Amino acid sequence: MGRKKLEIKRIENKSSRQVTFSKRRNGLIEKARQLSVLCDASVALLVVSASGKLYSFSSGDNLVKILDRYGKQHADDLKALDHQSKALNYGSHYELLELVDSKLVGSNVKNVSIDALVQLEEHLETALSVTRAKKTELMLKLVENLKEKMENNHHVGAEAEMEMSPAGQISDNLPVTLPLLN
Amino acid sequence: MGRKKLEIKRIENKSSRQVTFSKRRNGLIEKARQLSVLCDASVALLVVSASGKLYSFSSGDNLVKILDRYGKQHADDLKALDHQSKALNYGSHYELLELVDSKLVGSNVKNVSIDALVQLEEHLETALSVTRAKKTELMLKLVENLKEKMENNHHVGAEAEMEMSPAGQISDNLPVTLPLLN
DNA sequence: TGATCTATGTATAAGTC
DNA sequence: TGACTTATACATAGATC
Repeated sequence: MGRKKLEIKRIENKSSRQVTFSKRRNGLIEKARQLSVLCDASVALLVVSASGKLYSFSSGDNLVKILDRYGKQHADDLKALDHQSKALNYGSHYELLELVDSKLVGSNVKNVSIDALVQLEEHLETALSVTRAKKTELMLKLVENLKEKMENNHHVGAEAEMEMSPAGQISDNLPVTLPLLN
Repeated sequence: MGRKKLEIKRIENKSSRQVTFSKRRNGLIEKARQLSVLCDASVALLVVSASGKLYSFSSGDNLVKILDRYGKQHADDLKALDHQSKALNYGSHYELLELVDSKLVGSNVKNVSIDALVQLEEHLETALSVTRAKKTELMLKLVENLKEKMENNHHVGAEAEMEMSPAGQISDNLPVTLPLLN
């Protein structure tokens, strides 16, 4: 797609690499946007340059929703994962740690009893839902916060409402990453 | 890029939409791959079709690493978020919930005291590190497990019938979904 | 870095099987 | 659904400012 055919391998020249990065990154984000619009799909894209700058696009609202949507279609599969994930994410009680420990140490995941974790989950369910709601609320606010900053700092073009983030030197919160943090 | 110019708006015809989705989705994933290789960047891409199938690509390892990498460049920014995230993710104690509550209810994120959350975090630090290690270990194993299932996708037996993404060329990137689970 | 400008290489809309 | 084919529309490498 240029004067010459380009092999797909790391571009050694630093400045060409940077230029290509800018061009292709923008192209990729635009393609992602088009796909989501044309085909009514949810798309989330994260790009981190070698220098550590984060750029992203996400159709609709946020990754949490995208994965929720996915989850609804794969309830059974996700259930096991989710149970374990929840238990491990939110279980800070010593009892939980001990139980998890007894279940997992030296064992293969395939043999871990999901049921045991389901029980743990129930104990944490209430606290979990509250915590989750708070977290979601916080994340959404942080995202809004970032968007404001982006708009103020970068004069985002008015033609497209892409949720992309030339997150460059923004120096406060970086909400986009929150839903992904573990 | 075809016989006719296509407007970027939802394709109404269902089968064209499906065909376009397949083509563009593959194209997008390929572009993402190229970008990561050419420019030595970390890229994570998630696509969920309208019917709920998940397709993904991620350069290197997983999003956690991608964001870690990002995080190293923005330690200060991430610190605040991380504190909050940790506190909210792992805080299941009632005391924590109450404290979080008193700090967040009705408040604007900008005014939330990070310091308060930092204190909470310290209380959970020990349990957290253990939990995290367990979780990571578990996730990695689960990923392997899912990959196997995906690879054996066509002869799924009595066990939970799962309609995973037509893993095709991206089968080794499923893990990207796990770190995102909430 | 960031636009702009071409010449070219690619992606892909339609159509066919 | 794919797998091809073909004609076009797009993306972008390289160069310049």
